[in-house]
Amino acid sequence: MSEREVEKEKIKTEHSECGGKYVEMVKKINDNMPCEEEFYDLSELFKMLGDSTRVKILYALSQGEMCVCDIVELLDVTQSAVSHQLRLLKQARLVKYRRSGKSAIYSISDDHVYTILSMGMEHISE
Amino acid sequence: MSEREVEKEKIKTEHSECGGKYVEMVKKINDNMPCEEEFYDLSELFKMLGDSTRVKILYALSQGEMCVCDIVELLDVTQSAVSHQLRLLKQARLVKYRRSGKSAIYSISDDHVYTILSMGMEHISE
DNA sequence: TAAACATATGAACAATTATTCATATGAAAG
DNA sequence: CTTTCATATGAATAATTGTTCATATGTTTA
Repeated sequence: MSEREVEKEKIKTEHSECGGKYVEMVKKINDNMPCEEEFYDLSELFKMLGDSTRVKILYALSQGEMCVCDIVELLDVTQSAVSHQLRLLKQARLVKYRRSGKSAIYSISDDHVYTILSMGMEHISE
Repeated sequence: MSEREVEKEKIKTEHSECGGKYVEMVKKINDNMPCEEEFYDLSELFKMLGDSTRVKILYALSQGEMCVCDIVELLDVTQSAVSHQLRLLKQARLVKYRRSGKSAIYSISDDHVYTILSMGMEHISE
């Protein structure tokens, strides 16, 4: 082991000496931490809202159900792009759809989605 | 212009014939659509929450202010990674910080952040 | 059944992004 | 002033992701 590697090992095993004031709090928080999976799901949810095409689609649908070609017309996005994004939103259960003749009618799958969107909009206008 | 290109031009200029039922609604929505910038900002906000390292950091900070090395200890992430992500969160004004001796103490910048996080957590546990 | 319309999808490409490694800065203690 | 600790940052890399293009699927109408 080179001297450098020894040094690295030291850094890994010895934990910080800082803490002091906050160590107790950190321990408590640690015990109540949501699990890895919960954080993963949470970030996946927000990731879905983290793209302007998808946000636009969701905003449009928040005004009422509509078919793909309505969305294409409303936003300035390719039919293909809309369709790809709708698939992701559907997978994430943020939207649902039903077929009606040639059309596919999409809509927001539940009220939480609308609430989160509104919260976001409220936040950015401070 | 090749026959294929003529065909494409046709597709671009002629808009869909579908609509019918929804055209009126779409027109109304279109008049009240938030502008491009608003959608951009909104998606940027959610993008910040769309990474599990950042979500973990924000969750930790939602329990109270703490320094970088507390966060490193609490989550299983490199000091460097935490620091990089804190910079992004700071730029997005989701966290603020103050210096205290050698340490940098970070905290959630306003209540909206906490609310949005909670909404998200509520949503994923349905 | 063939043509027209609405939507979906696979592959390719470009762009963005999160992490790591190495090192720099900044503050305090000796 | 040198060392040590806490944090920040630049460059490189790997992985993820959004769009486009071409085409496929599914549905209605002539």
